[in-house]
Amino acid sequence: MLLTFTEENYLKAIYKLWEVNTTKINTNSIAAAVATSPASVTDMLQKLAEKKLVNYERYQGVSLTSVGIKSAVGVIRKHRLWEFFLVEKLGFSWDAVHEIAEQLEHIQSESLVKKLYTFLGKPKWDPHGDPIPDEQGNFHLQKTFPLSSAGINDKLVISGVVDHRTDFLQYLDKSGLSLGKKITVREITPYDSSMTLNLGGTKMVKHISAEVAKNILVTMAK
Amino acid sequence: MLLTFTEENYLKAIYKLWEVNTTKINTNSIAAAVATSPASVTDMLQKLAEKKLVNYERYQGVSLTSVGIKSAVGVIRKHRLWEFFLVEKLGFSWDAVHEIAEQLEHIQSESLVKKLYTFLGKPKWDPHGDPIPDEQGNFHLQKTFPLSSAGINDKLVISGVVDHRTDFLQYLDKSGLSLGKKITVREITPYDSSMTLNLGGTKMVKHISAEVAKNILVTMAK
DNA sequence: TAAATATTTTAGGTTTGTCTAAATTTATTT
DNA sequence: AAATAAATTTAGACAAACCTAAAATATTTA
Repeated sequence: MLLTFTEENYLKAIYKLWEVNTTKINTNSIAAAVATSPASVTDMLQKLAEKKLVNYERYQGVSLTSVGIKSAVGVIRKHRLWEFFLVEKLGFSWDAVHEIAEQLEHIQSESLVKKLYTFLGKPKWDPHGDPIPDEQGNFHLQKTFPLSSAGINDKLVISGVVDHRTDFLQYLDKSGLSLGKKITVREITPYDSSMTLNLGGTKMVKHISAEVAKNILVTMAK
Repeated sequence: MLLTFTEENYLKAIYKLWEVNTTKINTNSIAAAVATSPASVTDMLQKLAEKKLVNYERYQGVSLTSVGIKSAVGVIRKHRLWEFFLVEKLGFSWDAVHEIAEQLEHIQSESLVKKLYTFLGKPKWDPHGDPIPDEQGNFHLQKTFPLSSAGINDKLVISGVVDHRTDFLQYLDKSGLSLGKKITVREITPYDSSMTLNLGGTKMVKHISAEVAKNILVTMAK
């Protein structure tokens, strides 16, 4: 099915809201996500419902149909593939690519996505550590958790972020806490839950607040 | 200045019409080029004139202002850079890239174009032999002429095509007459102006009609 | 459970880019 | 130079995506 730029953005927004809270999605949260008025969201939901992309009942919230999910995942896949391209091939920094990928994700061409995927080496994660679905729309799973729930002496690999904002990404970069870096938890201060880390194999020590730890995703190092 | 997708397409169309015939451009030809009605073209010309992108006087045709030219060349530059990317990096054939580049040419990001240009090695010609303007919008010139105006025993290099349609490009491919190929004119049949060519250094002989020769662009081989 | 508040929808209107039909201007023919 | 034809513009309308203000429904609180 051929969708407009705007329809794709709505589906993507609904999908992402559903990802963090698997329930019916309400109008206001969609309005916030796509930066528009609740009235406009209602308009669009009725159109999407007519196209069988969402299940919609007035006043009762909305969920994606299987077709809607497929579309949303397709857009997310393209977004992350383009982000990977921008960082790995063109040399952008990871905090500079979101805006551009927001545009590129709407380019319509199956063959383009197919060839891009191969050209990039079928990557499984984008530069922010978010999973890139495969051709069938399946995400490659990995037990990921916030650094804030790690324990003392845990050996971890930074695998993603919760907060995607530029400020935060730049702060991480400056602190040497970029994607793929190995860290070890040295100390957890009980009263404010701040953490002391060892960076990689080095003896470099880093102190971070609980707030920051909540926004860093990690996996156990092998 | 921020332009819409549609505005950019109008500017590009006007530029291309002006390229082949350096006069004021009339409404009907623009309508044909952007596949819309003359009435819609008039509407748009009035809007573009208000934004100082074209010089427009009712019933008298239009021309681009210097700002309009800059925009149009910018779009053409992006189109050709993306075509180069699609063919050289992703492995598309030269007849499959136009539609995709029509979309990619409207992505708005100066830094993206800059990095793409570098990544591709600052190419001077796209896969169809059309020149890619540099950062300043200057085209790299080369004395190019239709194969139909070549003389007997001329040693030539295929440098472009006049007709960009898929059928024609595929015919050329099948005939071994792709971009960059060296050819020598062996015979010109007087009564129908068809030509017999030698392909490259080989003894391969190719016979082409006058119509085809008119649509192949060449430069003198060194 | 009734009142107050929050959420969602409807109603009516705007802008962009399109259309068709009618009117106007320019160009060509006789 | 008048008549005809072609090109162009105006007028009025439509769809997509948005808006604000008002009405309807749902949820929370007293």
